[in-house]
Amino acid sequence: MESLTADAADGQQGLASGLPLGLLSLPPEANAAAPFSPLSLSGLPMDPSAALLLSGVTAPRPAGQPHSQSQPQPNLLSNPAALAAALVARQGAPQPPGPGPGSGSVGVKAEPAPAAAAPASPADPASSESAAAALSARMAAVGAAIIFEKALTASDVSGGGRVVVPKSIAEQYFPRLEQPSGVTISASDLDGRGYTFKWRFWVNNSSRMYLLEGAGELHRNYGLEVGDVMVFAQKPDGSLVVAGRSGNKSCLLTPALPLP
DNA sequence: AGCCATGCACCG
DNA sequence: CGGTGCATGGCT
Repeated sequence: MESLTADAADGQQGLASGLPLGLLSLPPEANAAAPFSPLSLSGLPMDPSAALLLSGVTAPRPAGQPHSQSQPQPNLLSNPAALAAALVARQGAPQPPGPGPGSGSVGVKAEPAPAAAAPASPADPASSESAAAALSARMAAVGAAIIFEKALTASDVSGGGRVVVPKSIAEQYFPRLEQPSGVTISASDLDGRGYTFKWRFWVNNSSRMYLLEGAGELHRNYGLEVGDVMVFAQKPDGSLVVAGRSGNKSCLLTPALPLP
């Protein structure tokens, strides 16, 4: 099976899972009064505009978007049924559409939560794959759709929790940023731990380089090293779910092919 | 032509 | 001396 891993080597990032999952569409950036936060984050006292968006304000059509990219993105957030359908279509998860997927406790498959501190799995390709599948399934169980995954690079790990996020992914699934300073976003993992990240960007040439800061804690919790994978998902309510799983380190540490 | 990983200067 | 922001270079 092909993994959804977004890697630098990929050059052009393939969309995570082909899911038409769209984050909250951004508000019209006509006014700079309200900074941002298209991504609805649960738990953190953030910009009120987020609450507004969640209140059922239909996302206004981004008429004159400065970003030249056109984005025919269906807003699944306002279409829970579609999201559920997508999830089911993807991995046959028995996720009952229901009136409100995010209401109350979801029928989470009772499974021993993996002690975050112990990723255990050495460097077994097979176990890596099964780990990915298991994680994917658990994400689906809580109604979270995987946005994308990133194999951590050396600088991602050693950079004090600064994780570079591919531009295409950034602009499609993460909150739009007006200024380099970015915004603070919150997330949680599957064990209920909460995280706070700084979502920001650097100006690089005439483009942007997107970056998620503060992932150090997550890395520590999951024991993520270079080559391991950081997973980003989103619940129907828009909340961000993060996780980590071991990648195929053996490939990185031990060359599979003999050097010439 | 971009994009992204990383080096590095600068600032606290 | 650690962290942040920037610029460069390697690679698609």
